[in-house]
Amino acid sequence: MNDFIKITKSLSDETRVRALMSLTEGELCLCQIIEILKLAPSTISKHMNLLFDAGLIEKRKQGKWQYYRIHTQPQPHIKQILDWTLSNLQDKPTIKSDLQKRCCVMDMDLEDLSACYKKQNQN
Amino acid sequence: MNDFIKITKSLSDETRVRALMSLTEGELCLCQIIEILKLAPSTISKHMNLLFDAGLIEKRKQGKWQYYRIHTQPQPHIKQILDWTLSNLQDKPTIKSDLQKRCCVMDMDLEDLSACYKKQNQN
DNA sequence: TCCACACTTCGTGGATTGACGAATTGTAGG
DNA sequence: CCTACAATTCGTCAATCCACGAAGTGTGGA
Repeated sequence: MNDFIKITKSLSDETRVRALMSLTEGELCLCQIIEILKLAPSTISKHMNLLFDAGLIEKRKQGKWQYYRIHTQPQPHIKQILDWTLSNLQDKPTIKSDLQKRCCVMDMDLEDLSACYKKQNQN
Repeated sequence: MNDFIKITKSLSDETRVRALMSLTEGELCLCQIIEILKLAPSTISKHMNLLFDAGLIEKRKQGKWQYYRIHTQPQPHIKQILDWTLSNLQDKPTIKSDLQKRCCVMDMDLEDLSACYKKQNQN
């Protein structure tokens, strides 16, 4: 029951759903998701961990970067809800616009993405 | 997008999910659900309306009684999430116990169920 | 052994949520 | 009409949630 609520709750916030959907075309590291959604690093980090705890996404640490992707071998009930989510949302304007943004972000240097951390490191 | 969030949010509260699952074996009126879940009438009423707004359940007014049932001809994406929810939860202890309670409640007179309104009507 | 930096954790503040009871609505029966 | 009563709406309170920035963690390079 608790697992079920974890899943539905993780999908009941627009920001979290947008973050999840931004992974549909392949993995992204945290700073890339930050750049797409334009929210504070701590905020995105928290959202990603909720999606992870619900079993919807995987993490992979590479050097200083934390990469996220949609779960590649999800349990059957997770696969079902992922499929349902994707088919429901892939045509929504917000999601399409995020995926366009994603393309730009993929072309950017990881260097440039670090701008989102500037404020917190500048003292 | 908003419709999607309405659905996931309506499924992200345990009380609401229990109310929904209590309908899996047929329609119930509000006071019967109140008796199963043991919460205040206003609380249950609010939950049922959220499930209704999300498109998961139907209402039917008969005399003074408001009956609820799982949507009989749901849109495809609603049917999918209903099936997913049911298959995920039907074996959970809380749900099974609620359904047992449901049997008792079905045997009760609607008269006796009005007990839940006593407190609010006794002055 | 520093430092820079990508990320996480923690504490806070404002908004939302879920519970309740009181008051209100609407229907059935006298 | 008036009353009884099933259900809803409203106001309130405590708990939870989402955003943020500040401080802390851990990794890689100088």
